[in-house]
Formats: sequence, structure tokens, C-alpha cells
Amino acid sequence: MDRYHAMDDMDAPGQGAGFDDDFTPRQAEVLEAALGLLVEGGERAITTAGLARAANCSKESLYKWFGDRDGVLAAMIAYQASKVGVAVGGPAAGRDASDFRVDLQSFGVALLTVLSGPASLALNRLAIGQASREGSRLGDLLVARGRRAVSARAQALIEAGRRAGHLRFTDTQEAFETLYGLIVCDMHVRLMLGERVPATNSDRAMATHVEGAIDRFLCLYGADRPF
Amino acid sequence: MDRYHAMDDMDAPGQGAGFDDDFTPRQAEVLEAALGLLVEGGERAITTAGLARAANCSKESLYKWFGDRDGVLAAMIAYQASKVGVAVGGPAAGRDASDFRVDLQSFGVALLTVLSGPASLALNRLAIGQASREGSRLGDLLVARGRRAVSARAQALIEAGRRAGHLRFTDTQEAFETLYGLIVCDMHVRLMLGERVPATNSDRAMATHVEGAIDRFLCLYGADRPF
DNA sequence: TTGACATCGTACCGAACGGTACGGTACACA
DNA sequence: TGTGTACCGTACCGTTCGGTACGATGTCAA
Repeated sequence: MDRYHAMDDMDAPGQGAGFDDDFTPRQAEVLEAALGLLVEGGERAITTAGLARAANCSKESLYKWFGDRDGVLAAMIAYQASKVGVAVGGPAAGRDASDFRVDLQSFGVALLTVLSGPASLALNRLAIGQASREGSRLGDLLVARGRRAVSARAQALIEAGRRAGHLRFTDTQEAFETLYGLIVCDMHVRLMLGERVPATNSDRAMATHVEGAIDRFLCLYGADRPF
Repeated sequence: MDRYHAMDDMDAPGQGAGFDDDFTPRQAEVLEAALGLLVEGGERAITTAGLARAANCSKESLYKWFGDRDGVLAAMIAYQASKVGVAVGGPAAGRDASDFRVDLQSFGVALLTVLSGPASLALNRLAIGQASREGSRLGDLLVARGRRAVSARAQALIEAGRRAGHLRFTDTQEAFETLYGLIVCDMHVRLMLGERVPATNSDRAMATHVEGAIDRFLCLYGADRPF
């Protein structure tokens, strides 16, 4: 009942995977307006009437495009996650050890930048708030669309670092989770709770924090560590 | 329905802003029922009529005791946080380095046990879901009541470790956040999103994970590290 | 021009919810 | 016995919201 059928009128090229998140421009406008409402007022601000008013569309169109209110929420995640996915990308070109360190640094800064962004925070809050409801797949959707991209990017990065001789480890997953923990600490949760986190307030503070985290990561997994 | 082992004693030095968290036994029963509803069905399950029915009390009493619905939510956090606060306690008695390691280990296991508990997850989801609403202090309340206790306990622990010569660091806050990040990684967020996290599924898996985290922490901050 | 189609704006409905009011009951105390 | 207090259960009210229906507008093609 609560799945989101993205497009009833579909031309739907690659329907196989179950999702289909290329929305029409009009639908993208509506989802953009929905994200604006969400960032500003949280989940309760996404009412069908309110969204229709904010997006200058009719409620009937909303139900036609997204099925029901839950479909709108799911579509918002699918829509936004596709934009975030590429933000943490960027090729790991460095062969030099210091180049590799720069790659790690830029990954860390990109990660914190995404996680502390208002849209990401609002969507994570939304998915977490819905996680307790039975049969809500928003959390899975967010993990599958957003988090997996980060994970894949980071694991590719540190595997490349290992192949290039900059890192030494046996378990890629463990190394990645350690890197993630060192960079993010509990900042993500604190941000979602509404706390102001100094290390995300300015680019300078963020870079400094990430530098420390990379120091520690290389101390643990760097190839030049003393054992 | 799960019961919460009552450890009502709390030191609460800075009472400050006018909270009042000594509840009458009857009120505690009602808050207990509210926590049950919250764990089972999320925030939307806490309706005034539903809570009154579940707790066999009248709506009028709810409004008399807690002011309004938001007051009920705040009281739930205040009530539960006081129980969680002491759960991560326990004296750091060890003088020996291996005793200290055991202290760190038990702290880590207690931390993960609390964070992955259903009541904690439900309350964190609640506070996060409300964080976007204007003027909602639930997040601050949760941080002040629950998180600060964890932070204070951990900082006392690692400061004691430094005084005893087991650790070497300059910034206690940084060391604590590193420890937290190494232990928790992104598990807290993933749990709140509804994902099943293997490292929290069994005592064995949790202990193993914490052991690894402590290894890494001591590698970074242990007094016997090679520089 | 005509008709098919997509969309908009508005009106409407039923359900659920927050909050209030009121009568009834148990108990303490004088 | 009378009085006050605290509480319960229920009924009630106004509002909001999800979802549906319908007429009006614009567009495109034959």
C-alpha cells in the first residue's frame, strides 16, 4: 500500500530494479518545493494541501504522481539522494603518499559537508522519524541511495590506497568504518538533534578536524606505521 | 512489554531551568506506559487519548501533570534519561594496565548496549524528529540528560587512565570523541534508521567489536605507543 | 473548430487528534 | 456525617489533515 509508484504515466525505461527516479521537470519542481518545506518545518510541514500551495500544483496531481503522502516522502529521498551521490565522488588520482592524503582529506571534507547540509539533515530526520512505523522503507531507501554511495566511494579510495602501498589493512570494511568513525564521531547525531557543532560551522574548522581524523587514520592504517 | 530496571537515584547537580523530574509513582507508571507506546509505534502512537487508555488514567490528569502533549514528551525524556545516566557508570578501580583496559571495554559495551536499546532508540528518534520544529527543546533535553552523562563518565575514565600512566594525550575532549567514534562508528545512525547492525545483535559480537575499537584507541593514545 | 488530455484551484468529506468540561468515585480529615 | 481533594471515564468541540471529486483553464493535434 505504501510503495511509491513514481510515474503512472510512465515511459519508464529501466523499471527492472523497482525504483524509477527520473522525474519530469514539473515533478522535480514539486519535489524541490517539498524539500524546502521539509528543511524549514520538518515532517509536519509536508501536508498535501501545503505542498500543493507551495508548489502551485493541485492535490490531485500529487496523488496521481506519487500515490499518497508516503509516496511523496519516498520520492523526495530518491530525488535528493541522486543529487548527493555524486557530491562525494571525484577520482583518486594521486600516486604520491601526500596526494593520497589529500584525497582522504577531500573525501572527509566532502562527507562532513554533505552530512551537515540542511537538506541531508532534514531527510535523515525524516527517515529516522518514520523508522519506527511498521512497513516504512524510508530508512532503507536512504541507506541504499545515499549511504551506499558514500561507502562505495570510500572503500574504493582506501583500496586504491592499499594497492598503491599507502595503507596496510586486511579488512576493508573495518578500515572504512574506522575512517568514518574518526571523521564523523558523534557529530551526525548531534547535528540531527539540533545541536550546533563547532567543527561543522566553518570550512576552516572542518578542515582542521578532518586533518586530525586523517592523522589518526593513517596512524592506525598507514603503511609507514611502526609495526 | 519490557520493563525498565528502576535506578531512580540521580545526582542532578545543575537542575537549572525549572525542570521537575521527581515524578509521583502514578506519574511514573504513566510515563512507563508512554515509553511502551513510543517503542512500539513511534511518536504518532503517543496520543493523549491513547496514552490515557493505555495507562488507565484520564486525559484531564495528563494535562494537569504535564501541561500538554509536548510536556508529556519532555517528561518521558527526563524520566528515562535519569535511568540511563547511571547505567554507564561503575567505578574505574583498576590500577593495572589490563584492569584499565577492562574498564574501557566495559564502558564500550555499556555504551553500545544503551545506544542500541529500544527505549534509547525510540527517544532519540523522537527527539530527532522534533528537532526541526521551532522551539522544541527535546534535543537539548536529551543531550543534557543522557549524552552529557556518558561524556562525563568517559572523560573521567580516560583522565584517570592518563593519571595512572596508561594513556598519553593532550586534549581530553579530542580523546573522548575519538574513543566514541571508534566504538560507535555510524552504528547509532544506522540503528535509528531501522537497519539491523550485526555488531549489536549479540553480546559476543558486541564484545568483539568493542575489543577492536579499544585496540585502535590504545594504539592511538596508549602510553606504550612507540613515539 | 473540435476533442482529448494534463493540470490547476477549490470545495468537500470523514477520521483523528489536542484540549476542555462534567459527572461519578474513592479516600483523607475534621 | 460532611467536606475537600485527587482521580477516572466519557462525552464533547474545534481544528487539521489525508484523500476524493469536480469544474475551469491551457495546450496540442487533427
